[in-house]
Amino acid sequence: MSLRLYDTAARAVRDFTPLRAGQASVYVCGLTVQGPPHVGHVRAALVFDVLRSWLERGHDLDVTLVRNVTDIDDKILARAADAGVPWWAWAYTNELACTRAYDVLGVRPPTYEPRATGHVPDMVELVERLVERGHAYAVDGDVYFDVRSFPEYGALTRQRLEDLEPAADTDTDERKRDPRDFALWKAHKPGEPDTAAWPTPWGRGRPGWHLECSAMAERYLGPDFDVHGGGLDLRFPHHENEQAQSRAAGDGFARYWLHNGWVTLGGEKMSKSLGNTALVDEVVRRVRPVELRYYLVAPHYRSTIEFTDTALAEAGAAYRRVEAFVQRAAERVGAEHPAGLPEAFRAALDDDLGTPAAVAVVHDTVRVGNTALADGDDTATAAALGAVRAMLAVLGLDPLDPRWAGGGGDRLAEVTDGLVRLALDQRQAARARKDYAAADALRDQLTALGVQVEDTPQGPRWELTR
RNA sequence: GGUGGAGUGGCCGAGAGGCGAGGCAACGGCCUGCAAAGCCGUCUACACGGGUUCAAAUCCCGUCUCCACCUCCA
Repeated sequence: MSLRLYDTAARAVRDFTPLRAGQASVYVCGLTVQGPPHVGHVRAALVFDVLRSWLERGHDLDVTLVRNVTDIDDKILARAADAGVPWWAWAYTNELACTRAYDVLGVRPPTYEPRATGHVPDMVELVERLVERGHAYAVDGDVYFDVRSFPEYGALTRQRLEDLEPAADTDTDERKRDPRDFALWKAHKPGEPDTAAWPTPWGRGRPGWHLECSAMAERYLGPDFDVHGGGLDLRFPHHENEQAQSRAAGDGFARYWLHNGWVTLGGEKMSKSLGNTALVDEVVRRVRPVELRYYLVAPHYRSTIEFTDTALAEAGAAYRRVEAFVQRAAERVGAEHPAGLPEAFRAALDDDLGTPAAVAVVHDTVRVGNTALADGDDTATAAALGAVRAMLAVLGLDPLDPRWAGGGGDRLAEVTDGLVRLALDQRQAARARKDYAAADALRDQLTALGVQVEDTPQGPRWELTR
């Protein structure tokens, strides 16, 4: 079965056939590093982390994933100035925060993560091509894209030029040929830091809003590549303008456009300007990162999801059910039982990355495995465990993956286990002599310490309550 | 004004002409010394009003409500 993806440009699900056999090239818009990342920001990274994983594991493709960092823009300059630090220090501080957030949620690093500031020569070259071809013009050090010179403008998002609201500050901008023309390059203005300007044929200045992605995608993925992704809000103007620039310059650019939906809070898009953000750093203090990942990966990537405490708690409970099976089964039959992916799981992800149906297959398999465990059927337990772990690996949610192991304190864990076993042995002895009052008192004491006791056919086991 | 999306059972969240996604919660049962965990079962929903059809949550028309983009935004 082949992979099908919803292409925003076509407004339809299309069969995915890579440009080069056996390979896939993916460009994802990363973050403008103006502040620390919130839950909505990492959803995008997570969605494309799962897509990449599925291209690799489900379709055996060699994936090149490029995710940029926008480290120069108006907001960064403004916020750094407010904070009284150099803009480049501000950007880098936030870039590090983003990397930490990705890392804590198990997002694999992309193949490469280029920064806008490192690609000024590529951008200048691209602007020169556009000027030569008559799609851009320079005015006093600014360079604009001439939207009227490119009939395809608006194709990605079905916008008609006449229907677009001109930006408020451009009505009076007499220098533009059309109010909808957008800046490719911005001249250095008095008061802006000298470090935020680079020499060009049009004078010193800095990149416009959309140029970097076109330049970097071409450098690393070539003039034509498979998938371009990002959040819904980037469709217009960002992606529309990227496509216009690149195609006007003669490139084919992206063949499929994928856009992920929002995380909302209070019914509205999580955003800094509304003040309704949940920072990743804060959320992972309340819930385990793997549970946050489950919450973000289980719904369909194009759906809007509302961020609430109960939704997060339910996701955590659902994940713990899966995790508990994996742990019990591994204790019983060992962790390693390589297995293929269930057909229903493959079909789910092939259908526009249908993680909800895929997760349902995981739960179904867990149920089968739990029954096998209760029946003492080790063969069936091992088979279920293998399948569940294989599926969870695709989603980046395998509890036994070292990334979730929590690290450190192995010696301490051994001692703790020994101590708990000591108490459990005493409880077993009390149960054997039918002194249930003593047995329950021991269990209650353990419970009070956060140690949950479970009696299984193979004897008691324990885990920390969460 | 233009473009696009959403409204599903107590809750989260899928599906997109017939065949009860999945999870959480609740209740009943099995198991258990009692629990916990697990398993089985129960709760048969699709904003509203029309229409098409043998059959509509799904298609069509209308209405309401909400969200997003057109300005930086994952």
